[in-house]
Amino acid sequence: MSCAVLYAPQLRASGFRMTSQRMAILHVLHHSGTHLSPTEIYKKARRDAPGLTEPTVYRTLEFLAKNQVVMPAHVGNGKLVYEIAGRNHHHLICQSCGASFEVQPEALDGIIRRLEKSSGYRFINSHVTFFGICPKCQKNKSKKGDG
Amino acid sequence: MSCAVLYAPQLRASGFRMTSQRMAILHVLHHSGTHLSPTEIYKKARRDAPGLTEPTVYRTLEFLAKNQVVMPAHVGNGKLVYEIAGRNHHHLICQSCGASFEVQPEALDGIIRRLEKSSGYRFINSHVTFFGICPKCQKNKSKKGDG
DNA sequence: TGAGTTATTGTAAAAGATTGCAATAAGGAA
DNA sequence: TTCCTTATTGCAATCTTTTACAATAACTCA
Repeated sequence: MSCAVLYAPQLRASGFRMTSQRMAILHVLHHSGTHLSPTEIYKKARRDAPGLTEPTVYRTLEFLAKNQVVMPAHVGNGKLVYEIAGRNHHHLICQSCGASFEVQPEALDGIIRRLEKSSGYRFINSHVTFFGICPKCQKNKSKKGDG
Repeated sequence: MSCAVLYAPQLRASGFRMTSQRMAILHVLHHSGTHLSPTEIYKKARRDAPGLTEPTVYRTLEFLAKNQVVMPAHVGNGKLVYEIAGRNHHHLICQSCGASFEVQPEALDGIIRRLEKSSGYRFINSHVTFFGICPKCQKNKSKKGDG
């Protein structure tokens, strides 16, 4: 859990608190190499924080996302998953099988700069998800009732 | 409801059927200028199709999306919204207030071509959502507890 | 038009996500 | 260390979304 302590100063500086629940959740995310769903995070974090409840997990993830500690990402269906912020990248998801391809952030530099200029919006730095069909699934073409 | 009949041939050609529920849902989406949530669609469509239920709305929207009749889009929180396909565009959503800005599809042509080449994925033509802070909300900076 | 096939729906139940409110506990000050 | 303020949590209830399965009804063919 020591890893979670690293995030405490950042939160305290804004008047927030570091709790055992937040530590457990951050611990899980910190040591997972990939993105996790709220339910997955709940099940894993519960080992360290037995009293942890689902509403707390959802609220905590939203809170951490707002404070740039974790990053939410869409991976199909509109379900959100989360991972530790910092290693900034985007996703390209296969609509058919769910396979994911990492898109480097520089790939989007140009369009984001242009978007900020044309729209007046700023800080367009959040996660972007593209959907397509992966090479494998391109072979398994079917007309109806495919996954 | 006559508008919905337009979509019937497209579905029948693939062995699907046009039902009163699908007509009601398509009617709502066809005449709405913007994207709607499943719940909003349910409430509106129920006027035309009194027996309509929520599971049917979800299933129908997913079905229509798979058949390219409607387009799903993320507008924050991981919730999906839908609109009639065809007028293809992407969204830039304000993380603070939810305001949305339409992004023309050509803006993404370059990056999508490059992505298809580097990843091997294809048909990367689905909806993309960017998140940022809109001009209005840039002024209302607050440190803590902002919406 | 009428009968048969089967895609689609409604029902019921469960899983996932959200909200209000009282109780708890983190962090600052004495 | 102890007290105080209030951010945060758990509980309970609710809303949203998904799933299984039997009943229904859309479309095809005669």
